[in-house]
Amino acid sequence: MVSLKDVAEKTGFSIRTVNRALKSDGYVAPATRERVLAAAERLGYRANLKARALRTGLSYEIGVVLGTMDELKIAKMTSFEQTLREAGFSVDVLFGLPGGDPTRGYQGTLETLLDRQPAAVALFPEHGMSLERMAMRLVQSGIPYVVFDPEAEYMDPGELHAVRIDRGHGVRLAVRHLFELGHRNIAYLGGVADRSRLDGYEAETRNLELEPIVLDTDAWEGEFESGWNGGELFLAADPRPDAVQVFSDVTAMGLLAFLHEQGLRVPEDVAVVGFDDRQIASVCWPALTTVAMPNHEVGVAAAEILLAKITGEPAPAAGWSRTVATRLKVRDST
Amino acid sequence: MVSLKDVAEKTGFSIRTVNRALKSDGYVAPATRERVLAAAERLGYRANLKARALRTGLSYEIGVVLGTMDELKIAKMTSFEQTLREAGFSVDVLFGLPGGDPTRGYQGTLETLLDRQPAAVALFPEHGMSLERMAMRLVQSGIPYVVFDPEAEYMDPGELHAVRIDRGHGVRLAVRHLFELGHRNIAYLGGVADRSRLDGYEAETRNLELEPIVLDTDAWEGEFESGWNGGELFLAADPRPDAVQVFSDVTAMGLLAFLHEQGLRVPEDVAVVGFDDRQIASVCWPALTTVAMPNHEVGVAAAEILLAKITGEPAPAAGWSRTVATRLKVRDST
DNA sequence: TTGTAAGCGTTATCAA
DNA sequence: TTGATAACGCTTACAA
Repeated sequence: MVSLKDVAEKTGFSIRTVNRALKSDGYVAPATRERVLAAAERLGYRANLKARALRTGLSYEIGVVLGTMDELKIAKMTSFEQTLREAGFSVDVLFGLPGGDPTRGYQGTLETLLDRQPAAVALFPEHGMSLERMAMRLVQSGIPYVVFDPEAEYMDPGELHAVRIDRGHGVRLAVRHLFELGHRNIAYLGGVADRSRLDGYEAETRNLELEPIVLDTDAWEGEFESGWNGGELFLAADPRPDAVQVFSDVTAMGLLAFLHEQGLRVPEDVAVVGFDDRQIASVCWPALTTVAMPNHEVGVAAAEILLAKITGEPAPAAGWSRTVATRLKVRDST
Repeated sequence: MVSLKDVAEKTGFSIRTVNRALKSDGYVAPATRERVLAAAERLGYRANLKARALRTGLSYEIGVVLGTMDELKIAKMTSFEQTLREAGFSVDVLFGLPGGDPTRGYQGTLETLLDRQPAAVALFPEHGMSLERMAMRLVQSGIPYVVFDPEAEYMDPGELHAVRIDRGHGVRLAVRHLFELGHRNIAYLGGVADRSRLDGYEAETRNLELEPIVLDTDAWEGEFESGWNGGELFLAADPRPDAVQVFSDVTAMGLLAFLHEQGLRVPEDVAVVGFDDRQIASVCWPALTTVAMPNHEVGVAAAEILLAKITGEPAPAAGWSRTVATRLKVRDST
């Protein structure tokens, strides 16, 4: 690797002058500048980022801790990464389990990440991850952090700096959409332990003075199975729903498969709305109307929070968290 | 951050001794060792990786250049990352377009990555990416590299170090599977410009002495549209196929949607095989029989190639490339 | 307008 | 068995 020293020797100037010319800080004679730039270009000089970081104590790396990647996280990560890159930062992703130091779990992954002295850290909640503990560790280390879309139990905006997603909002839009299509027996199919979507469903049915029909799938583990098995609950419900808001797109796939097997038509016999707007939603049959998370916005918001923290801006009046709305994507299943 | 110096002051030993004790290189008195370790633990000492890299010139970072993440790349990345992490390396992912330096495209992304002095680089081919040029740049910089699953045009194993995927192999398995189920009019639905799957299809139909039926979808852009529109080709084909190997799972979704609309049953009226084994394949209706890439194996192979190159092992007799087979996953659509 | 010298935290050389 | 000391490549006071 060619260093400042090499360029200095080539041009006859001192390291300091070369450095000044390259970073254009301080006074440099135009002619000098010219020669230095030309030499650097010719030699292929590139600043050693590690040396710079060592000296300045400033890192331009943002760490991300997550368990497994999936389509939904990618969508958020993409705009997150892009926003940060445009601000001169690079993003390092560290996967947690099952690698790393399994005995220490995600906390160990975080320690590994901290060894790299990141400028900030973003966390994707994962089953078995103790967000408070990780956040505490980061605060204690003086490293800015943000959490992507934490579970409802962390909804108190005060305790955890996060970008939250208002799932209920999109579900309300969906219920209203179904109502406007003429449906009056609108069911919710999903677990009742997770209130995030259910709250929206209940609020909007109340608002529209409809009788809520909750088809509880908490008995089943997998999302697809919940949809498939939930089909039986649907058949047994009285009155039989003419529309269903489903917990997720994958669960909706299970329900669709069940309905197809039963010879029921979608949306003629029953309208179905999913949640997540995964790729499957647009390529399944019929193409699924679904509630979409504003993934791009989420990523940008998370990046902005970190950038503001890094530059030492004071916390906004509303705190370091932000909540974004969901929206409805109408396709052929309603 | 607490440094070697801090631990040295705390224990009264010199920096060098502390360093020796911590890295257990050279002779250190057991008692000394004990005390140093205890102090380091108590103070929360963590080695500064940037300083170490600066001094040794050795980096433990592996860079990855890609355009956009998707489900299939994730699957490969996961085992890639895990294998490398277990060997003590961390993986940095840099997304190319549309961020970075747009005027320079992926080449610019690579330069940005090189600024971080990675120990090795992995490339995910992308439309508009010049693999030869990037590989040349890396070779010139003396940085080991590997390419994930390059296009067929780079199939000469000599010119590009890569993990290649034998798509034709899985297609042959699929055709044979369909044959064994009694199908005799087995079609291939997809573009003819891409030979990777088609070669396998033609080889196996020849082998089984079947008449090949190629439904060319090169006229359409999107994968889903190709499947949907390809349905017309299917209807018009004479003889009408009783089984179809489709280019991809998404294209198969398009075909399935078309068949459903036509009231044709799968697999009773026509059997359908996809390619890729995406999530959709297991949750669509009917669950799709498909050809799966050995993503885990691909990731591990790529990691192993890089690790071997980094440790200076001589190139294997077969060269630095490796080719892995595909396999068939039978579900309900056949 | 340019140069000298110190220092970031680590590793490596050499001597004690 | 341990300790000075230099060096990696960069930035930054401070001089000249």
